[in-house]
Amino acid sequence: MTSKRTSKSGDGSDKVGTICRALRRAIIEQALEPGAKLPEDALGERFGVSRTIARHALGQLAAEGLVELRRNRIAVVATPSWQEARDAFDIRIELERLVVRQLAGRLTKPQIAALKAHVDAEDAARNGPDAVSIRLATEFHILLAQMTNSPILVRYVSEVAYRCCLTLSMFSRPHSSECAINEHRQLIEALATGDTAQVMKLMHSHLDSVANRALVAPSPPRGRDLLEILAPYADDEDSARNGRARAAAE
Amino acid sequence: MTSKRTSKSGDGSDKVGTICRALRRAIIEQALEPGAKLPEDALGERFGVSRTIARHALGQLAAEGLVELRRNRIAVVATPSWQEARDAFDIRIELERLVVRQLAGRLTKPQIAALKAHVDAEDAARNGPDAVSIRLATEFHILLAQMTNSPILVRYVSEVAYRCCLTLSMFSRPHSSECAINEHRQLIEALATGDTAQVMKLMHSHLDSVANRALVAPSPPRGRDLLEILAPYADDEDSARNGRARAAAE
DNA sequence: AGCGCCTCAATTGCATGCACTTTATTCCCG
DNA sequence: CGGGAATAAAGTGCATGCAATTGAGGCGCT
Repeated sequence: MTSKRTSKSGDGSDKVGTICRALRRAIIEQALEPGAKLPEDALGERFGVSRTIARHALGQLAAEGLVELRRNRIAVVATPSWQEARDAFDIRIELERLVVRQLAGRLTKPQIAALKAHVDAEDAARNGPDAVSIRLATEFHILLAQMTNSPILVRYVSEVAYRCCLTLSMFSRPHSSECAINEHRQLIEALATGDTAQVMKLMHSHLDSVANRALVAPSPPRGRDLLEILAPYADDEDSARNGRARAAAE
Repeated sequence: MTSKRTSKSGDGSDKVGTICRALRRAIIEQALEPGAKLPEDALGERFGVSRTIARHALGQLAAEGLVELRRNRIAVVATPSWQEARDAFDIRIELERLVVRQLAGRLTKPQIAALKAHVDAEDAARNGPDAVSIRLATEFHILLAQMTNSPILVRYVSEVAYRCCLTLSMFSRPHSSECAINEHRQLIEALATGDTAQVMKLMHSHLDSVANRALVAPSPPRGRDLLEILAPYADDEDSARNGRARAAAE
């Protein structure tokens, strides 16, 4: 039976998960900009836990690629390069095509209703802060992935979507999201209809247009640090923006 | 207490990574069977570190889906369901199609040589223990992914390949790998030629055949535990092997 | 004998403490 | 007045200790 006794504070005790969620959200809403420092004790104090827990949470986030963890140095919010952003979007396209392929024509009515409700929420937040609409747009895709009932797919889509969100906050300009909302509605429509090929094409072009709208050029519009501005010119050994398949021997 | 203390040069740093690598390898070589218990202190003692580090490593592995981490319970090697195995292979197919799409016609000669050398190693190990040839076959795909120079792609392909490897050890029978070796050679050939469509098709059918060869049926050929044998019949609430897109409301 | 309860060993959850590394500051010298 | 080494401060890396929870075996009851 559910021996749910003596739960001392009803907190649920998923402390690490709580911190991860909070941090993820803060990151994708740009409350924490790429490069922002995340000291363990500051986090611990902020969430009322010890450094051990904060550290563990940072480890998880690092595994997801949202924070960078350099030895003996303060953890920072990840600063993906332009090439990494492109790569993330490429992967995301394939993953989400798989999502809609599995979903096309198989959605129940309550699921469709949930999707429409979400898009309505996106619509309502259109005049709100930019960060919120970006987050909602991302969560639409995650919601879609969850409907596949495939935990693995949910995990990967979530991760890569968060990463794309992060890169959007680095390379994108003020952002216009109405078009995305429309595309979301079209997606739902096609999913309900059940035309697999069509819905996959829609998802592809949707993500492709988001990527192209955002990742305009390798010239960083918002440099926050000298090193980052200089990064594209560094070209230390294997250039990231050209000649992908080169360095072989490890 | 036998091993090196305060060895600052050389290893020194990446204790967690070392444990992760060792565990990963042990898991995919079936030295650790699915469901095997992984107590923190036992791990810590085995690797000469404290529970803190072992715990952190388990956290990482759990994030990769190789171990299951239940609250207040001993961590165990993950025991993916048959449906999860199929899902993993579906994702893997898309990911690796992306890999070869980026690689086709772009490989340098040393890279091709490295790939051929790896397949030769696979060939050499053909008569050795089964676990080793499975590991080598998996590592071939990871090697391929690494040549894309896309860290994200490498991570995802590695993870999903390890997961597939794990499921293979649950659902597959004695295994015959010569055909896979041949398919690897064909893959290299097509990559060198540069016919993108052809190489994508090859990769698709290669992975598909591996999956179909392995994931024969939801009837577990090798039950190692009563609970696992009974698992397919449990059917606790939402069956995993049918009606994918069902439960919607969260 | 079967079934439930109780107690105890095993194990995890988490915080704290200490050593070491990096980073910021200060102070001395050119 | 500027540059660089010494020094202080901040932060991470890791082990250990203690409380809380779980699983198992023993005991009495029916």
